[in-house]
Amino acid sequence: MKTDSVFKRAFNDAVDLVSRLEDGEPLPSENTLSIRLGVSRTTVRKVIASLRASGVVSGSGRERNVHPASEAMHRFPQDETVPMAAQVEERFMEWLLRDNARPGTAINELDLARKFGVATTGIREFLNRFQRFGLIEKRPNAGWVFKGFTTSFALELFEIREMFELRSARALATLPDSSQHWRQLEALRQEHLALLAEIETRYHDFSDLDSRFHRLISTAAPNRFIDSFYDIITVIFHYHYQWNKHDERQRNEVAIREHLTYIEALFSRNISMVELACRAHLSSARDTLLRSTSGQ
Amino acid sequence: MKTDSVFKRAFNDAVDLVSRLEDGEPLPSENTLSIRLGVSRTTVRKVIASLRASGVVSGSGRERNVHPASEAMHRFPQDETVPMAAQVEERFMEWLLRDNARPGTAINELDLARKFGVATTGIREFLNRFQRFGLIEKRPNAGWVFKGFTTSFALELFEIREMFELRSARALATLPDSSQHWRQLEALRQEHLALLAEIETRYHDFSDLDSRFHRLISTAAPNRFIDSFYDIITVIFHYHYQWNKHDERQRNEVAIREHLTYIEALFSRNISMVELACRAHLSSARDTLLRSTSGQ
DNA sequence: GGATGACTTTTAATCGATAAAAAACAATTT
DNA sequence: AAATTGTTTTTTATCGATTAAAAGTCATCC
Repeated sequence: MKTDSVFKRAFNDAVDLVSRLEDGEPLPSENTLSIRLGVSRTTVRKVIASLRASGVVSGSGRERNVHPASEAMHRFPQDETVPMAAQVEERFMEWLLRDNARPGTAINELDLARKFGVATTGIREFLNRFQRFGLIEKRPNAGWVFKGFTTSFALELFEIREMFELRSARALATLPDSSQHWRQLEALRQEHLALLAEIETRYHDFSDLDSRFHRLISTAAPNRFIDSFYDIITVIFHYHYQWNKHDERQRNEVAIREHLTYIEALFSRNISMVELACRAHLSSARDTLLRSTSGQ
Repeated sequence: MKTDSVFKRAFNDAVDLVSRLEDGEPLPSENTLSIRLGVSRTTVRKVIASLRASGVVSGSGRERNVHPASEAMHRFPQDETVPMAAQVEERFMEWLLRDNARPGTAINELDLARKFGVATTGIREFLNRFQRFGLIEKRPNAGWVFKGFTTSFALELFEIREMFELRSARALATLPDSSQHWRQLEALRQEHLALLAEIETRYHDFSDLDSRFHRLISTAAPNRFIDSFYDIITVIFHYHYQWNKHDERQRNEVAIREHLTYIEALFSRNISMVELACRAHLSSARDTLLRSTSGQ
């Protein structure tokens, strides 16, 4: 059966929301909550019912009030709020990167299902979606093979990445001054400077900034296939960062400086400078990734 | 339960194979058949058992003989030899392109399952795989939306296609004379010429030749992400050809001539000529596709 | 006339079961 | 001993059922 992770996440969000209100304030309407929590009214009503059962909300119908001080404001544990499919991804990446990284390893649906405590259909669905990342391959009627987080994987990934990014960066550089992008880019530059100033303590925050920066560039000329490729990059980097902590602070500092040069180049509207800065940054990012790949 | 389409296809192939043998000849070994039919020995044994039940094979163990003349050499109907997953793709594309092409149309798993006579899991699996084609989008907990076979879809597709193809064509043009590719390219040129000579009657054969030609170019510098993008192109074109028969003969003739120019350019090793010919061909292919898209 | 309550209907996420196909193992035969 | 056949075990493809969530209906209330 379906898990109730949607309800639990909505419940936790509702608790957060209520705790920002004063005791006795009226509860927002069901429709309002539905929009704010991003779930249907059906689920909102379930949340309200639970909230009332634990005393956080009193009254009923049009007369509902909030009591945030209540000690009963428990939350559901984090991992009950994430749907099975998302958990599978996490566990699979962990399994792939930590335990079992050999290229050629057979991936067994039944085995994974048992390991992760889910039905085989959940695993199949995940593998089918994950296929596009280029790390696994299907043999009809005979399971999946892990192709390995190899050097050639990283090289192929970065060849495409460079093509796409150069094309987007050029498009950005030719955008009119009136475009919103310039303001957003300036804001990102400030974030980079702020992060650089506190690099010693905040260096983990770079991963997110990095992703937002490159995604901004790609929005200069939207293309669904490029966006979808960025999903791959994002996921690969996300897990790569989690996995390879070596030299993290220093690597990130270097990357921030490269980004700043890249941003300067974009503001200059000088295409060859943009290309230079873009290539320089990507090739250093590639080298970082290459250092943690295995053979071939 | 699993359908036995693998068995049925293998059986039909085995019948074909046997019919090329003389009456009384020994049946090839199980291992040989397993390789030739592309299935496991388990399935081969099942095929042999069936063949024997209908009198096409006599004897047992190491003493098995073949009787191709037998009238009992019936075959399973074509559509029982294709696995459910493949049938779903076919039916879905037909549904998409013929009946129901409006952008924004909601795609309903249950509804499709009923329409196609399969379980919902089969539909889900297909939609998850099909997602990467950029024609549908998932709304978590609320089904899928068809984004439409729109002008912007075709433009975005061709933007990527041009990037990839130019890059591969350049790589091909700089391959050493000793490379196998030149021989394969020459063979393809001959096929083009042969097809052109009989264009009036054989124009449908172009689709396959087209696909093989572009795939050959992409093998000049293999990259899994590009290969995977070619799968998208191939499928889109496959169904587009089936759907839009307008002017087919003439369109294909034009395309063949463009290919021939493109091949000349490649043999000349002159990069700017290659780029010119490549761009010209792709832009004419794009225009063809654009003519059958809907708004936006 | 939008918000609510109390339902009902429809749809998606997830599970577990079953038959087909593959793979592994064992017993022959040449 | 290598190739071939016979037998058993494991794994994939597919189904149908169940619950959560979304969507819809409609009467009622302020």
